[in-house]
Amino acid sequence: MAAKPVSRAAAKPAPGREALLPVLAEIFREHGFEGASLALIGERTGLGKGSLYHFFPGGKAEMAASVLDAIDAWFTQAMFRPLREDPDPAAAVRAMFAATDAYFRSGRRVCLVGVFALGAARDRFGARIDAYFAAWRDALADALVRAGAEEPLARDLAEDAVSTIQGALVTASALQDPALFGRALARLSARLEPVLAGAAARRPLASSFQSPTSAL
Amino acid sequence: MAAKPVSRAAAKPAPGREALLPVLAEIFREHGFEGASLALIGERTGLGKGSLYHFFPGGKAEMAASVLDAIDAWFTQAMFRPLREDPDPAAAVRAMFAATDAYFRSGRRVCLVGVFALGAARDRFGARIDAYFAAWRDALADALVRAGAEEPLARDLAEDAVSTIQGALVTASALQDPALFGRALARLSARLEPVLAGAAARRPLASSFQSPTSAL
DNA sequence: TGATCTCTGTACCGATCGGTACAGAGGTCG
DNA sequence: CGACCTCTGTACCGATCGGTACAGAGATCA
Repeated sequence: MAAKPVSRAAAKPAPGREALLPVLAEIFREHGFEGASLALIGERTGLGKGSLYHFFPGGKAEMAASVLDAIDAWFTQAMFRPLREDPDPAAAVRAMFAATDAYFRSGRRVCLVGVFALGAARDRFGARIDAYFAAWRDALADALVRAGAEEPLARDLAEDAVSTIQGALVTASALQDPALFGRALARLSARLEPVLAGAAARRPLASSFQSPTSAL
Repeated sequence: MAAKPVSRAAAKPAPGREALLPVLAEIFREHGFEGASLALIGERTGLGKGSLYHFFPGGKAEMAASVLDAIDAWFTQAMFRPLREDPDPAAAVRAMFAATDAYFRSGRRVCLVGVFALGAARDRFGARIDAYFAAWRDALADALVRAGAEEPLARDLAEDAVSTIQGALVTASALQDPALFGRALARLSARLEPVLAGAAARRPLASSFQSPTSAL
């Protein structure tokens, strides 16, 4: 790994590297890990192998791992943390729906982690894939409990939610029908709403949380 | 294509070909289209390229297309047709759940069509992928209408069902938790049950339909 | 037996795969 | 200016890719 021990602090974040991640994410999303050839990556990023291997000495595997990390970081700050910490959990859940719709481009985009989960890339990135889905499910369950749901119900609804979102992405892509995603989100929202409404009945007034957008 | 015009009727079904399809299906399921190399296929089938190209002159693409056709044929006879024709639509829907659980090995198996739908293989096999999901959705909607549901509700529930099943397969695979699939099926069943129970209240007694298993 | 046909293994093809090596372009700074 | 360092393009590597060609093994049947 450390073939060339760097003299400067290893923590130095190369400037172009971060900007590369969204492009790489899009490529992996569309072609999967094995389908994303270095030729394609070079073409889409406009970079030669020299630059690519300069930023990612570990090659394709490091690119994919970095992208997964970046995605996880974005979801953590934009969704998981609010779900766990927003004083108004119901608002955080509703913001999650908005953010989810925005992130997946209303069904026109597919979930990279889901793509990896289905393919042989699961073996390589299993820990990260597992962590992503588990974090989403657990953060949502936490919010639902804070909104007043019983633990088992909250866990059930949370599992239902992440599963439903993934399924909507698969079928929307399969049927070339992005609108399907919105319909699935609406159904899911209706399933959670009773819990959220219960929370509203319990607390007087609160909060908000703007829905962020990401290029990842 | 027809480099060697066969003297005998072209419709002759080679004996070993059919037996190959389940193995090929499993390989494509686990590795996706681009991930399933001919070397791997040869190894898993125990056949050399000679035999492979004898049975599938069109190469990998023909193998995948044949597998998709076989899967569609199996689902049609085991699920879609009963959903449309069983005199007791509620029983057909319940049989569909049992067949789905059996087919996907209670969440230990992934959906080939879903795998293809997410990857770049979508472009190659788009028509077949679309047809598979649409047929499932429409057949189920038909059964629900026959069970007494209003058209819009039936269509909504049917879309919900196929989407939910796919999502459960993705997350079960991602979290390495096959039991998740069963829980998702149970939730889905509970969502459909009111319609089915309504049908039971309307008609006196009827039917059955054994849940078949498939190697595909 | 010999002709015929289905099936199979092997050798081989050009293209592409992921990855490495390296020379240097172009900037910054002493 | 020259030393240094980040970034880049290109040439090249062995391995593997999907696909083709073909000689026969083995069964069938006249």
